[in-house]
Amino acid sequence: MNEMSKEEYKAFYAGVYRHSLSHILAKAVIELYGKENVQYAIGPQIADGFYYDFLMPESISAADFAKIEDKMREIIKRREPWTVKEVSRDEALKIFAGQKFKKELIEDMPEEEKITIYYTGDDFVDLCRGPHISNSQELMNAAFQIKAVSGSYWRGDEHRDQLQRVYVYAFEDKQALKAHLQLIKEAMERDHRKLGKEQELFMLDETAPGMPYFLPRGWNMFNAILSYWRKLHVKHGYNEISGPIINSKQLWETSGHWGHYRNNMFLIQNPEGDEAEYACKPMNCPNAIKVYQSQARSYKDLPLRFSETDVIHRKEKSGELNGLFRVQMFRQDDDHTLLMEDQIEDEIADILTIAGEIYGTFGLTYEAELSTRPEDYMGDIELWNQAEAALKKILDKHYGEGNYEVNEGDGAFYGPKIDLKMKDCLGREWQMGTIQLDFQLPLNFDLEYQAADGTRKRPVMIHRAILGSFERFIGIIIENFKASFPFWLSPYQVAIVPIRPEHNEYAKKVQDLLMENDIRVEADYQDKNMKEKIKAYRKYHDPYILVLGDKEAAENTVSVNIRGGKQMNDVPLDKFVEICKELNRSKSLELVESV
RNA sequence: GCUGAUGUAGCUCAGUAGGUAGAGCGCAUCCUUGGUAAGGAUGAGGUCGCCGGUUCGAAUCCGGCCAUCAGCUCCA
Repeated sequence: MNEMSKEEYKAFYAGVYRHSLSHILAKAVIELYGKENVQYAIGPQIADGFYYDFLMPESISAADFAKIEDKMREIIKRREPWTVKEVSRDEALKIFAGQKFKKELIEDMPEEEKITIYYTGDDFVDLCRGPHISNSQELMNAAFQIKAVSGSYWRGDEHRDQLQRVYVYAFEDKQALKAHLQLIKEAMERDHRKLGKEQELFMLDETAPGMPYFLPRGWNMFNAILSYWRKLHVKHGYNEISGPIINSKQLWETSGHWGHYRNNMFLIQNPEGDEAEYACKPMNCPNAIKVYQSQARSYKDLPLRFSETDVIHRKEKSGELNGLFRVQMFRQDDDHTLLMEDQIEDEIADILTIAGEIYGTFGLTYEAELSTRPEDYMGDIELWNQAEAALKKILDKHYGEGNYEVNEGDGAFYGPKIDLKMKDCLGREWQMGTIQLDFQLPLNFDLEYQAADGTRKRPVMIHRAILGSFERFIGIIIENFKASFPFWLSPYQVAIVPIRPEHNEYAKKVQDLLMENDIRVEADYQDKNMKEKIKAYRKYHDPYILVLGDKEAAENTVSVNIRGGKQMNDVPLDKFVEICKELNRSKSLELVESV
């Protein structure tokens, strides 16, 4: 333990425990369901425990969890010794005869690799690199709980066997497991689908799967984000456009979508014809290109930035939809910039500056990842090398060498890309922003500009989105803020509760003044108990609830209930308006809680 | 698309031998005329996801479809 810090020590043992417990799980499943019925695949550790994949005729359901957990405990209590053995390929194949997944794993191992197998007791053996515990009794204190069982594909390939994957939470002791379950509970309470319904932000209907409706409160928030985004992009020289939602087949054939992306497109058929003539756009790029082509372009015009937030549609496989996180109709905070090769570096640096500012405004931290040339790349390899070198240089400069991940071979077929991943307050990662270089579409559409030397040259295109899509981004911030949004983002920023109907006149005056100052305000003028009105607005997490009665009307003040429980009383009305205006300007993450 | 599960009032859910549905919250009306986290009374809401089958009779059993959820695969 001297060599390792306490954290490292814990992480190491959590790993050993999880790994060892996965063997116990496999042994338990085999004992319960019969060795002849179970093909066991792999059982790696994951962030909060481990899983093991099995192929068996019987399906495991939630009702079986207790039975399996009990069997695992029973096995641990046997205090069986664990032994490791190094075997030859032939011996290994013999030992795992009848286990097709193990056989495949052994056959795929490189010649020179040593094959080690672990025995748990003398009746269960698994192929494994280790390290492991030396006796099951070391697991007596480990805490585990089966989380779920679900389908998975052998080696992630949907054309191969579908296995049953048993997920298990596993930690070094009971406290750690309990803390983790608490975190899961917290994440569930933050679920944007639950909060979106409760807070009346958006809805989904089965007549339009994956195509969210924004409700008045959610649309207010959407528009707040959009105007912030617009203003920032205008400052950085962007030109917003809007194009058709539907284009004819001809456009998609030129862009290559008809050939490569048609399965993800909503096609529209003429009543008379039997073939689709039109399709809803799944991406904005071809329309941006049409706008580029609407004029002869000069090198003096470049870079030309066409930003766009039009609705796009992408058909997804039925099981993939998920609230606002995965939808079939959405709006990207999109842009297509056409530029010369020697402008790429400066342009991307500017995009990273914008990204930093936007994420910072939402209190999100982020990391960049570079994805490089895939095997099935298109275009000139020299251009690829040049582009990748340019992106590396920019990332080195912006974040420091090594402060970003590189995913070799993960780029799009038309160019390398930088992905921006954010972390929310629970430490969960989300991929949102993406910056992609594209050499292919300018070629497909034969784009040109007139260069300084009089020749015609082809521009490069950058596709980029910072929020990713408004829909997914809103889903994330609902969870991140647990629907208690910063003032500038709140669906309604101020709510007004007149105490009695005779206070409605003053309340209306306050409401009008706030609206004139672009503050989103709602008021309840009904003749009912003020407590009920306050309660209703609290449910919506409105940042400030104004309670107005005789005193306030006489003194031209407001009494403020601040979200979270505090109060500010007798605030002069003009002072309160200033506070709100300043919060809208600064986009502060915190509310002002005292005068 | 695949594996497993779910679909009952606006919301959260109950309905366990198949005999045409219940609760809480919300909503409406009335009372309370209010100073800060659920005042009181009364009442209205349901083709039990859709279609078909079995049955004298289906929310309940069977089949198909649709949607949703946990994952796999894919992605902004």
